[in-house]
Amino acid sequence: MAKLAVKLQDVAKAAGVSRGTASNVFSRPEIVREEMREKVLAAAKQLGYAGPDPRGRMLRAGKVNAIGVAGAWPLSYFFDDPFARVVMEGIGDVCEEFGAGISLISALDERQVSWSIQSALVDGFILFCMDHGSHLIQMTRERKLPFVALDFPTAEPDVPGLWVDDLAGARLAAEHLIGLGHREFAVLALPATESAIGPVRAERLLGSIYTGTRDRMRGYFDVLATHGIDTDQVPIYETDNDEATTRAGMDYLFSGGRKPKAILAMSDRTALTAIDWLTERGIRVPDDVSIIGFDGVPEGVRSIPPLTTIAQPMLDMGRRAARMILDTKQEKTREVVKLTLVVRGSTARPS
Amino acid sequence: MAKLAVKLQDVAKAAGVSRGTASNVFSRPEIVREEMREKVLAAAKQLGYAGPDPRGRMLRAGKVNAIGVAGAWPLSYFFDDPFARVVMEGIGDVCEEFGAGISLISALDERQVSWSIQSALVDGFILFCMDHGSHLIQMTRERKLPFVALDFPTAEPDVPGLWVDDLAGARLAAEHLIGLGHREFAVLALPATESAIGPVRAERLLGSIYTGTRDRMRGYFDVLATHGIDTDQVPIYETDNDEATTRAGMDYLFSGGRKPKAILAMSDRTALTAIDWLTERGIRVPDDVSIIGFDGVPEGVRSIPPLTTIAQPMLDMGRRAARMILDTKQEKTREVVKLTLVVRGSTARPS
DNA sequence: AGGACAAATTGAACCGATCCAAGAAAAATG
DNA sequence: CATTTTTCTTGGATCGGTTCAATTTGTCCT
Repeated sequence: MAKLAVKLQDVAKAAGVSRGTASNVFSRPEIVREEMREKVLAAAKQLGYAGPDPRGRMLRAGKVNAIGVAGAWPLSYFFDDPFARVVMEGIGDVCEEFGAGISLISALDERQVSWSIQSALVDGFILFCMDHGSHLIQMTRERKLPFVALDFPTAEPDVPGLWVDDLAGARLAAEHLIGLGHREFAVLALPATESAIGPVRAERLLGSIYTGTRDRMRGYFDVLATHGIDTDQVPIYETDNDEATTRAGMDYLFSGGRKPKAILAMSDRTALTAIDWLTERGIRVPDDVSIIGFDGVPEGVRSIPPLTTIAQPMLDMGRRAARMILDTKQEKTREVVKLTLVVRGSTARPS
Repeated sequence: MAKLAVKLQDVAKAAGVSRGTASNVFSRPEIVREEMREKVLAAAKQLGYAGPDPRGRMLRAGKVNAIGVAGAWPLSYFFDDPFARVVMEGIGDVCEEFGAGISLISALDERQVSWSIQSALVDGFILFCMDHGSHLIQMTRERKLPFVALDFPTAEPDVPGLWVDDLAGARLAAEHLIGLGHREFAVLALPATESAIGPVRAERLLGSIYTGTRDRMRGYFDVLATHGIDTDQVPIYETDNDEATTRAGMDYLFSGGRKPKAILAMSDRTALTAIDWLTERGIRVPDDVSIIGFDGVPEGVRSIPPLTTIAQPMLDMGRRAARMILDTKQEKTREVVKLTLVVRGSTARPS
C-alpha cells in the first residue's frame, strides 16, 4: 500500500539506458528507437513504475496547469452559494477548454489565507472578494502570480479585476418599479457592516464599507427621489442576507400601519425568502406586493412566482476571469460588467 | 508583469549567507540568529523575493497537501449537480480541517482522463464514479496514490470505496407506498444504457450495466411482487434523468386509460420534474398522486409539496471519503452506506 | 571501404527548494 | 587561557524529472 519509490532513474538503470532516454520514452516517445522504447517500457512495467511523477515534471516546466480560486469563506460555500456556483461553472468551462485544473482555496482566517495563498500550486488566482478582500489581494500580490479580483471594486487602480456596476443596476430596479406605477416602497438591505442590525436609516447604508451595499442603496434612492418620493418615509431593514434576518425584516416592514406595495431587495436570497413569507400569509405576489431581487440567481427562475431581478452575468464573469489567467495573450484589465433587468413574475402594477 | 526569477539562491547570495540559512529563515525562523534573519529578510525584500516557491518545497516534501476529486463529467457538474454538490461540501469540510486543498478534475473523455489523472498534483483521489468509472479506476490505480471510489459498486474487491445500498433503499421506497395502501404504480427510471429509450419493460432495467438502475428496479419490484401486485402491469418509463425526458415520461404514463396513483422515481430530479408536471395540470400531489424520489437532494425540502424520498447521506459520504484519503491512520475500506426513508409531503394514502 | 549526414543516445546542468552531517563561532566552564 | 558546550551556519545530497549540446551509432552514397 505504501507508495513505491521507483523513479525514472531506477527504470533507466534497469533498462540499461540513460535517464535522459528513459525520460524521452515517456514524454516524447517518437524520438526514441522502438527497440529502446520497448526495453524501457518493459523495465518500467516490471518495476511497477507509475510513470513520470508530475511533481518533478512540473518543477522543471514551471507550469502547474491549474488555477486557484480563493474566497474568504469555507470551501463548502463554493458548492452552496448560488452566485459562487454559477461563477465557478464559468471558470470550469474555460479551464476545461485550456485543459487546466481548478484548485479551491479557502481564505477564511488571515493566518490560513496567507499560508494557502503562498503554498497553492497554481499558475494564477481568481479572487472572490466580495468586499472583505483587501487583505486577500495583498497576499496574492506578494505571490507574484497573475490574478484577477472578482467583485472587488477597490480603489487601487492596478488590481486587475471584474466587477459589476451596482449603482446602475440598482437604478434599473427602482426605475422598473416606478415605471409600473409604484409609490409605496420598502428596502430589504444587505449588511452595512460586519453584521446587520435591523431597521436602519439610509445614511447608515450609504456609508457602508461594502460598496455593493452602498451603491445599491444609492441607486435605489436616487431614482425614488427623482420621482418625487419622500425617501425618508421609505422603511429600510438591514438583513444578514439569510433567511432568519430576512423574515425578521418582513415582520418589521409589514407591522406598521402603512404596508409597502413594492419591495426592493438587495439580493435574490432575501427576495426569495420575502416571497415565501408573503405567500405563507396569503399576501399575493405580485398582485398585492411586487418584489424585485438582485443577482439573478438560478433559483429565481423556478420560484413561484418567478423572480424579477437585476441579473449579474455570472457565467460570463467566471469565464472572463478564467480567461484572463489562462490566456496569456489576453491582457489583464479592470472591467466593469453591466447588469441587466430581468422581468419575470414577481412585479406588476400596484392594485 | 513577468514573474521575476528571484530564487532562494539569489537571496542567499545577496545577503551573504548560504542557501541553507536562507531557507531556514523562511521555514524555521526560530533557529537562525536574529541578526542573520534580518539581513536575509532585507535582501529578500530588496530583491522582491516572493517567498519560497511551493513547487520546490513540495518536491522535497513529497506531499502536495491537496486531494483530487475526479468525475466523469464536465467540471461545471461539480457546481451544478445537487448530489455532487453536497458530497463536495462534505469533502470541503474535511479538507479544511486538515488544511488541504481540493483539485477538481474532469475525466470526460478517455484521453483527457488519463492525462489529468496522471498529472494532477494531489496526494490522493476521490473518484466520483457513478458506474461508468471502471476505466477511471484503472487509471487511478496506475498512479499509485491512495484513492476512494464513490458510488462505484464494482465487483473488484480491492477497490476501497463507499457506496449506497440501492437495493435496500428501493425496497424502503416501495414499502412506504405499499404501507400507505397504494396499488397502482408507475416507475420513472434512470437510464439502463448510455441513453434512455422511453417506455420499457423491467427486464431491460434489471439487466442494466448501471448497478444503481438495476438495484433500484429490483428493490421496487421485489416489494411490489411480494405484496401481490402484478408487476407486468406496472408501466415503466426510462428517462435520462433530465427535465425533457421526464416530462415525456409523464406524458406517457398519464396518457393511458389507467392512470397511476403512486410514482416510484429513481431520482429526486425526475421526481421534482414530475411534481411540476402534475401541478401544472391541476393534479394534486399527494392527494391525487403520490410520488417518492431517490437521493435526498436539498431542493426536495423546499419543493411544493416537499418531496418524500430515499436519502443518501451525501454530506457524510463526502466527509468519510475525504477522511480516508487525508487521515493516513484511517484504513481504506469498502463500506456500504445506509439509505434512509425521509417522509415529507409528496406521499399520502390514495384517495 | 571511406566519408557525409541523419538519427539516436548520453550525461551534465537545471528547476527551487529542504535536510542533515559536519564544521565554525560563540558562550560557558574549569 | 584552554576546553567543553551550545548554538549557528555551511555545503553537499536529495526530491523526480526535463532539456540540450555533445557524442555515438546508423544509414546512405560513391
